[in-house]
Amino acid sequence: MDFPWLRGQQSADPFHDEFFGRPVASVARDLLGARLVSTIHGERVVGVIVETEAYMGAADPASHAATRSGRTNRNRAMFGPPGRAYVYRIYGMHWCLNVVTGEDGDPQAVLLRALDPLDGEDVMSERRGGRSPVASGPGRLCVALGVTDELYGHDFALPPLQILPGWPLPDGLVERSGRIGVSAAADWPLRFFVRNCRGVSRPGGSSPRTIVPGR
DNA sequence: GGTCGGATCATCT
DNA sequence: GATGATCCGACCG
Repeated sequence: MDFPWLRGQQSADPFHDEFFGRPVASVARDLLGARLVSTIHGERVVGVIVETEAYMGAADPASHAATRSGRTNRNRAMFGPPGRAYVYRIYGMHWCLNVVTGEDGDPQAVLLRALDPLDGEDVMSERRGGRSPVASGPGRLCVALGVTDELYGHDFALPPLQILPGWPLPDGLVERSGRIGVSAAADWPLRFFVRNCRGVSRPGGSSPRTIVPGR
């Protein structure tokens, strides 16, 4: 098997190299409000990214690429060029989708945690067993989009899974907090989410109501 | 509405 | 052999 994205090639879209080649926290923040378009298995599904987490690379103890473990077969995509997918399985049953960022070789990635559905709600709902199409949580997001490890290393500039960054949301709509579910570096404020928005995880909070502003 | 425990396995030590 | 960037259904109030 050949992995051209491991050889430091440019992505199909130079803008993506520029956008995703930036430091991970900036990318995680600016991905809020961006559209994620999946045409996996011929079903078109679109959502607005409303929650992300940044994982900072070797110096981040919560990262899969922390110095302690370094480069492994699982995390090899993180060490490749930016704008590619890092997909992994967690708890033996859920897929999680990340976008690699930063310079080629620097293992940074943004975990995509939640989407507010924009199109294809019927498909998303069906894939989730008739439940709400709202993709709140990284595992649900992958189910709703049809993402599995088939997409490992995929270039987000290309179908069947594309990220269409827009103008960054105004600061007033963006909140930060510690990352969810991590034990190491739990207080690092690297989770970014849209204020008061449907789909966003609320540890200890009330149920979500509003939809994402500023579409 | 909120909390709790079980499911389930690739990956790394 | 232990661990985990989670989800869901059951149960409680």
